[in-house]
Amino acid sequence: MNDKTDTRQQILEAAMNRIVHYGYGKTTMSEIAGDCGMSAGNIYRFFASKIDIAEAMARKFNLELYQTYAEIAREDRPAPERLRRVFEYGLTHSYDAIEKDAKILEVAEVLQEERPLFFNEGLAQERIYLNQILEDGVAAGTFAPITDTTFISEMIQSALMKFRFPQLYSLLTLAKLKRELNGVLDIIIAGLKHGVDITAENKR
Amino acid sequence: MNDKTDTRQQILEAAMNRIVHYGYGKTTMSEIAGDCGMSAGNIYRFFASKIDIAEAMARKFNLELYQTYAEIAREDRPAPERLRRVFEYGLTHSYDAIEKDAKILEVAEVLQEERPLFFNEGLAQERIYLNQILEDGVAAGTFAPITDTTFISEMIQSALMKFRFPQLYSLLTLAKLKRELNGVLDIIIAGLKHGVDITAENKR
DNA sequence: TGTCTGAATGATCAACGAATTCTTCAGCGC
DNA sequence: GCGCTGAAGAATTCGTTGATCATTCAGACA
Repeated sequence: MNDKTDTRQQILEAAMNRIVHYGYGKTTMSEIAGDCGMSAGNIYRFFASKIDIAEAMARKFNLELYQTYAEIAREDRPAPERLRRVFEYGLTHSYDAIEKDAKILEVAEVLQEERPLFFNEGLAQERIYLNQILEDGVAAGTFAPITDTTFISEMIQSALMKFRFPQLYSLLTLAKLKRELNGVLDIIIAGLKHGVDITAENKR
Repeated sequence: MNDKTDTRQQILEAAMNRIVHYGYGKTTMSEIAGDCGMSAGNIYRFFASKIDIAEAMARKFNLELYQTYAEIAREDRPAPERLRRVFEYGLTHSYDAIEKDAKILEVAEVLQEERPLFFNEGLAQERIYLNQILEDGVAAGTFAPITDTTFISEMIQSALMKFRFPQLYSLLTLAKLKRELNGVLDIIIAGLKHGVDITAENKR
């Protein structure tokens, strides 16, 4: 059993090494297999397809993200500050990763194309931490009461969509992005403090 | 003088007819010229290049948009309602256009690729109407005072980025999009009513 | 029996010449 | 001169062909 996960890890690591260096398209299954001293066919006992390796890569990346989100959500700071820190960390983490290895942008693109639902998973996970922060903020009296926390989290994610897709922001510097992110958050946080009247059709 | 603009209009119209039907890539300069009873070379006395025809198409589309924005901005309604109407109209107008002729999505893509700055023009134009509505709202006491109206307009545009690019939203139904748009606007409007504290670095 | 290989298969990609298309411009008719 | 054409040139796309690659699987090995 541990053998299996070990081999899987080994494949994943070999794949990541090649992919961050040469890109997803230029990395072949035979090369990955060669690095692991096995045949290409054997990889398929551990990953159903090449795109699944990319997905595993992204999952590993996200895991780091979620851990930090969890930490930030638990921090002893006002809710608005934690909200800012979550999104600023997410932006910085992705931006730095792309700056370091430009090839991972290709991974993101391939994944968006071939596993569109994968991103929803990440959004749902992120919402868990957002909900937590929002509820804390309401409990502390920093935010006005919220009827539907998940709905508000979704709307916050929607408003910050621009800072999530490297293809949308890759022209801007990180400093500019952060400033813009905080500008949008200024408005959102003001709204949360005051209390949001939800449009009739959106009430649940 | 009027001859010149007439011929230009004729070319533009012929081009639009073909492009909405067959797409930008599948429409050739000779075909457009043929429809106008002229040679391909002659088109270049009216348009510097093929992509300029696409830009002219988009400009015509935007002109309609701006006229309606201007009307909405002038309406005798509360500022929040006008804000909603501007963005809802923009979304609906684009959505309907694409639904009617799917080929215009290609025009948008080519334009985004080859004339990336063109979109900034549109954003700047839209901000004129947003600024107007925001200032009205402040004057009427509906919105709290705003230090930098243009900055707030920019942040609103940033938060509503998702509803601007068909490539981002083309999977969702118009009804869902409108609901989500109004959800984000719920938060933004709440923030504007309450008053937005601008993060230190963003103060001008 | 459980692992793994390596050949077979079909899909995708790259290369490259041919064809099409965009763009320019010398010159023609008015 | 003015407005336009049509041929020439440059750039791009297209279609074909050969190679590479992802994926499968029968069977070898242990």
